[in-house]
Amino acid sequence: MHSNLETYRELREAITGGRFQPNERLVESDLMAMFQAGRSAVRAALVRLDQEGLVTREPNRGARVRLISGREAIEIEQVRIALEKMLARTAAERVTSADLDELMATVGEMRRLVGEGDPLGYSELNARFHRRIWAIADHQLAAALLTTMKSQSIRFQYRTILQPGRAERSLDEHAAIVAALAARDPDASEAAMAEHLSQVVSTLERAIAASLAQGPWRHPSATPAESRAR
Amino acid sequence: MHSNLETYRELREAITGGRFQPNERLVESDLMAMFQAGRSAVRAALVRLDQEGLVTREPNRGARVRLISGREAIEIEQVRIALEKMLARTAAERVTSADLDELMATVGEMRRLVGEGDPLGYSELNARFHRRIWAIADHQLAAALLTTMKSQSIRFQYRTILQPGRAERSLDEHAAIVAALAARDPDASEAAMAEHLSQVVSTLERAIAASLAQGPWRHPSATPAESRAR
DNA sequence: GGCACGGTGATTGTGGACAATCCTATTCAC
DNA sequence: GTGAATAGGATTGTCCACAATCACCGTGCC
Repeated sequence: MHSNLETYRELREAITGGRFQPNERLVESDLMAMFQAGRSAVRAALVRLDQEGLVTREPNRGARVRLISGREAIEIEQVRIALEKMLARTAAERVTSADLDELMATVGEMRRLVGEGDPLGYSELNARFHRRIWAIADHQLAAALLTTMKSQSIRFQYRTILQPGRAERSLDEHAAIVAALAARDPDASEAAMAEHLSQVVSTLERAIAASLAQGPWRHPSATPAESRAR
Repeated sequence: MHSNLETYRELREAITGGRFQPNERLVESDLMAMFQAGRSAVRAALVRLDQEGLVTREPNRGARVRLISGREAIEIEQVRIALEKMLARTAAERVTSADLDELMATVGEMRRLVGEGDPLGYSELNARFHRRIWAIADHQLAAALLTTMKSQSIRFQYRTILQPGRAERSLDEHAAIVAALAARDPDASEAAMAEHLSQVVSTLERAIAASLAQGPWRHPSATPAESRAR
């Protein structure tokens, strides 16, 4: 039998990992069986995830995996940019030479993966690069906010796919960030980070506009046809 | 008998309103009596407030009003600045003349209250001024984050008290923000907001340093001497 | 055929009882 | 007198049963 915290973690992992469809119903009894947990634990986990924004709960109508709208996705990205700019500035004041070595090594590895054409590995290294900067800035609140926001947008349809030719520019931008950090220049670091992230939101906006143009959102297993799913 | 959501709201209001001391224990049975609610409702409210950061819950040891450390207070203020800069930028692109009229009216009223020496009313108008800018930027996520962060820091000892002579400068800074918005200049608006908020964090840092210098934190009704408090 | 109405099953909300855990204070040995 | 071991009380964690609510579906009326 799993305990309270474990149930929360596992359910959260299941949602962020894509094991539930967006908007899918989360019936308490099903979750009890799925995670070998009591109803108290399941309910507590749902309440927490509701507050966290990963599920929505309507009174007497149960919980669903939260569906993120295009607008919300953009807002998340904008907040992310604001926080990462701040962290880049702070990191410039605190970065050590060991940090710089590690960042440069990561960028080098990214360059290698681009050459091999490994978009998945590149995405992972990109995440590691940014997390490293969070760690340098040593800002618990911002790191927590960024983590929860990332977990919200990760199961968003619009994955930031690298456009053809973007990989090289992305590499240069990362290198520019490292250079600004190496110079211990807060303004330059913030600017380099802003420059790097600005295009992310623009491609996101394009993707959303394109997707909205071809009709409202349809998710694979959305509201209808879920009574037979049981 | 109160329902689930009401209990959450009332408990939240009680905490942010200062009806509990920081670090005070929140015993479920007491809360049941206090809010005329069932244990389920109380527990759900505590879980939500835990996730929200207003209370801490240790397994088998119950919940307490969360005590915010000096570091956390500074981090909250830094994130607030990052978000408000972003919102000022966005607001500059969307502000209407009606918005500008209202902002100028608010600043005028602030000027009047400064003349009368009404720090409480000034603080309220200051909050209204910033909330108005949030509304202009129309950014739901940032507004939600700022609201929860404000509710955390509002019950913080270090209230940002206006130093003698600060009031006039603060007024000028508000006026500068309005002017930048009126010019529809995103860069100037963000800079004016940053200038306005930068001194808040510096006074906060001074207050924390001074308070840390005279020994570790003592709160009126902290950990000891609470068994007799029942 | 369409719409209002009521029954039925599924699911959530709530309260109570019991088990598990922790803190406190007393007791006992040294 | 000091320390450890222990018993007691208080509080939280969990399970279970029942009430409340809602969605679905069939029926009957127009």
